[in-house]
Amino acid sequence: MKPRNGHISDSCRPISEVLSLIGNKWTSLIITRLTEGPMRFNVLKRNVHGISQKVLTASLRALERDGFVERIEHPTVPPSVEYRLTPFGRELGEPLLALTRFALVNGARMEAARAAYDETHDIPAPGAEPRRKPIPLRLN
Amino acid sequence: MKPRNGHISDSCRPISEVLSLIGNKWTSLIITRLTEGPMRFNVLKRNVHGISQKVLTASLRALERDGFVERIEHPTVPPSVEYRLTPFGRELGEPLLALTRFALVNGARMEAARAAYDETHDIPAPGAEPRRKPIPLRLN
DNA sequence: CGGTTTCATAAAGGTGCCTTCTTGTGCTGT
DNA sequence: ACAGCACAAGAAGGCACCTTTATGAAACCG
Repeated sequence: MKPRNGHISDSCRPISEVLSLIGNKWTSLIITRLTEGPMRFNVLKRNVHGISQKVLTASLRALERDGFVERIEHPTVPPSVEYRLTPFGRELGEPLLALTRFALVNGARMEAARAAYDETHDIPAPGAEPRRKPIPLRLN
Repeated sequence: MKPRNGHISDSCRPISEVLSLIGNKWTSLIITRLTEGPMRFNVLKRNVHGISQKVLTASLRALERDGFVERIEHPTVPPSVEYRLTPFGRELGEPLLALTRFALVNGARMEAARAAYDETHDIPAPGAEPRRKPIPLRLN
């Protein structure tokens, strides 16, 4: 679950790390679920619809490694593993919530913008919008 | 630049769209730069270190399509194209900033957590941590 | 004995993002 | 005539991520 940050400069490496983390298809969904309280593996799996077992395991491991999630393995049998947000994880949940709220509120606006764009830039026309006649003006 | 959201339920589709958007390797870096003011294509390219021309073009198009960025083509020669955040884009920049601030403040904490994790879960040892002896207890 | 439960891991395959390299446009300055 | 500039778009290839399917451990139950 390493972010693809090959060329990112050192100063903003943590930024792009967090950004790819929450940009992952599933990570923020997991965090959001765990915001509601601790959960066992299979409960989480049922609540995060469509996630594969392998990816859920890997995502949780990554979150645990970064200190956002705590893994509590009850030595029963069959095994029972509980996952919960750490205080650090709850801190991350806060700006994440701000973003999801934005998405929820503005989803329609985004869709409208897309529709408008697709209409003006007639969608898959190969002869795309010939350039307006340039006026000869050297800039700079 | 379509997000990979195959199995996401309708209710949270805009959420995962926004999330993949800002989780893209470059998108939020671009937005952050544009927060500082309008910029021409090549200036942007120089400021977002390491981005390839192709991806910068594609990212800007996606942002324009979603209504976050405005593209202003001055009909000079050689062409001069200016990109700027729309008001909608500036709105998005706000929760994004909250997240980057979090990353900046807590980057060290994350790194420390990782180091601690790697030390306890001896890193790439194949014989990984044998399970504690389970106590026979049927749960529920 | 054989099937079930809970969690973890592995192999195989697909898909999309990203990178480098290359080509194109239309007027510029030399 | 020719190279250069500012921007765009294409092909080829790599790699990360994700999905499905299958396997394993270890004790339980019928």
